[in-house]
Amino acid sequence: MNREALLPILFHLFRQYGYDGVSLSKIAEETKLGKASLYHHFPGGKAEMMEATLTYSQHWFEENVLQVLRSEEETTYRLRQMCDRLNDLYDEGNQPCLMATLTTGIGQGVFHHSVKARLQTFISVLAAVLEEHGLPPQIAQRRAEEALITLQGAMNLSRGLDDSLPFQRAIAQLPQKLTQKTL
Amino acid sequence: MNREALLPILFHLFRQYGYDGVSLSKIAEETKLGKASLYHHFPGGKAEMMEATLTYSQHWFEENVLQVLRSEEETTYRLRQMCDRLNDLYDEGNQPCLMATLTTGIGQGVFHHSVKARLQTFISVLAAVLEEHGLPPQIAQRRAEEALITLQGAMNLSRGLDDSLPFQRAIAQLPQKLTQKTL
DNA sequence: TCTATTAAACCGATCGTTCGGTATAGTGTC
DNA sequence: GACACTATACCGAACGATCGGTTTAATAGA
Repeated sequence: MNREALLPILFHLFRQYGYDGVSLSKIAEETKLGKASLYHHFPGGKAEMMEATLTYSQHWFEENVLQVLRSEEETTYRLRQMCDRLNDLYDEGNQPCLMATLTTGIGQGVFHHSVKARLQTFISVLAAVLEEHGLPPQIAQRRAEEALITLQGAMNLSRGLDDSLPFQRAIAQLPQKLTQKTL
Repeated sequence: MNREALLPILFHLFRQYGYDGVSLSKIAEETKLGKASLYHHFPGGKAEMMEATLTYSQHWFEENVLQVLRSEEETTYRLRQMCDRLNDLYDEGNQPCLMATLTTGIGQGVFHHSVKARLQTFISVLAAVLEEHGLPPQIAQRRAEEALITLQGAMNLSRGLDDSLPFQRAIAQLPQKLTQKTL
């Protein structure tokens, strides 16, 4: 078990329970490692585990979602690809968003800067695609924000209702909803 | 300081930090009461405080939002009223939703039943209004769900961006968005 | 030898909770 | 008015348990 293999487990725990909701005992239990072993891989302790999880999530998002949006493919294809990646990331609505989890509960202020930066990046990259698709800059910006709103909201509702259908419907309609000319 | 006066403070704390995110010390500090005094008003301890907060929130929602939706006014007027109440409840997007907070973090399973029931009630009551407005039952149901998605998502985005504008835009567009014939 | 791993113990802090007791305001009785 | 009684509100102090974090001593494999 190396540091790399621990990251998906940490990611799963932190996105599910938040920073303060995850104890070292829980991590040790989930990774099947002793607490001392965790300190071997993360000498900085829990804070370093969270930091590593944040950059791990960052890289995944960069290499899967953003890279697709910045590719040279057809804009509608890129948007559908994005939805596919997001569908994987959130496990069809069964897994929460790390950014959302970190903005609720106690942590809030600590990770706020990272969360804000990533949201803004996502919005601007998505808006650029919509502009390229032919939408006016202002509309593109609004649509991109609405996409995040729909994704986050659908995740919330699916979790609250314990039914992944709302999320699946939302993500299925998203590409068409983003690119439609009328409103 | 009686039990009734404590509820708004408890509501503010629990919706902000979640059940496990609020400590008795924090409550004592915020209410300016000793921890032992809190047990005088809530012999059942923290669990009873949460329970009381839940019913307090329930009653507020019932008497403000649901009562308006069930009134005899014009449907469009009712919807605008609902948005006004929700705007108050969420303080223009600056305060989180208790139901959303309780479905994230550690608690999750404990309050899941209460959350699910309240979401379903809200959706069905809202859908009834939309039906009365002239929408087909299936469309009305979907629209009601989309309203919750937009509200929850806009709150998430506003908190993540530390900017209440997305929520304010969302709630301002909501009545028109709910009742529009085309999609 | 170097790396990865472990159990076990310990630290100071905080958790929710409980105990014993005080302060105040009202109530009835003489 | 003076007294005893009760109910309510309150709090300092401590409880046992657990927290995140750290250290030690030791084991196993390459």
